[in-house]
Amino acid sequence: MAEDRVTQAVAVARELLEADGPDAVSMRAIADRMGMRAPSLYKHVPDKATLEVHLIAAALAELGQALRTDRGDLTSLAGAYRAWATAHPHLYTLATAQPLPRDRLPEGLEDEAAAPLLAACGGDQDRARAAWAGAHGLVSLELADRFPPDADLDAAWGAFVAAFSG
Amino acid sequence: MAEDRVTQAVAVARELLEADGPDAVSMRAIADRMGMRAPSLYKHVPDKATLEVHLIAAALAELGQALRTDRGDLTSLAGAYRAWATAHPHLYTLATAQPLPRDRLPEGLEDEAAAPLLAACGGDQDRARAAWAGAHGLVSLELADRFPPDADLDAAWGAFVAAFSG
DNA sequence: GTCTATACCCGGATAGAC
DNA sequence: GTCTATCCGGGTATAGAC
Repeated sequence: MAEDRVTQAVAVARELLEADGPDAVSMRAIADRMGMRAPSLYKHVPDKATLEVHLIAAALAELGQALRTDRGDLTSLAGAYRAWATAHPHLYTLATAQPLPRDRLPEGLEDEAAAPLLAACGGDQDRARAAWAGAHGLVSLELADRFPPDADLDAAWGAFVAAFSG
Repeated sequence: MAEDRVTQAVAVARELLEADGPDAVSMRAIADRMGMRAPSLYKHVPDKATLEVHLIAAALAELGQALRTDRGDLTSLAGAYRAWATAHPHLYTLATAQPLPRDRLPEGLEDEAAAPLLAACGGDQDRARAAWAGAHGLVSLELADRFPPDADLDAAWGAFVAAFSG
């Protein structure tokens, strides 16, 4: 089908992103790995933004799936969130450090990713957003290597979960 | 003194950063605003990284100052944190989205910025880091315009403070 | 559907004249 | 201490031949 090459381009873009970060994801590099020159890639993919939308959608879907797989309590949700994010740091950052392209994302994807945490918060949206922000803050500071060198991240996560459990 | 031009370059870099974001901060643009060409700027400043270190130091100092000015309880600290960050979004992001250049920062600066929150957490480092992460998560998601359009951020901050107060 | 060539940007930083 | 000229690199994307 016509989308085969798009799928392949997204897969290659993801490999580059996960391996070497956002600066490594260029249309030239993607094309190279597909065995063609950059201009040829434009016969299959309209632009780079389209590839990023696909990557963001994949990130949301996989993170949501990871959260739906576990027990559903805040402790295990926090663990699943941190585990997925640290396993896919650049993908996580891509999906959280900029506005979502909501009009180009599959309908309901954002809500599905948020559902497990919302459920764990008894349907309280504000509390769920605060808890999400807490997990996101911990993850993003960890990914950015921004905590002091001596910080005990496991203990910080424990304190976070304790605050939202009490 | 010899540092005058460095100070001026830092000030100009900050103006550019705060006005138009990180992509607007180039050695060419800084030099232009100082009435010279980029190569001349290198007679006063060794490289761009040096300017960024100064900006990060300024951000930490000012944010710390903002936190030291208020009542010291978690509610007012959260308000001060959010207020400073949203007033200086690009500076805040510069100072939090990458590892700190600790070896080039004034001694004690990081600890001074963290002190008010640590005090509000009764000296519990892990709890203080979790609380910091919560505030950072809320701020960074707000600055990135990453919350759903209908999200009530004030309420989310309220839920965050409530979780860490209870 | 691929290619080469190119257009158009941008960046940090250096050499060497004055 | 300023300049011009330049080096190096990068990027997205298009035109037009084949």
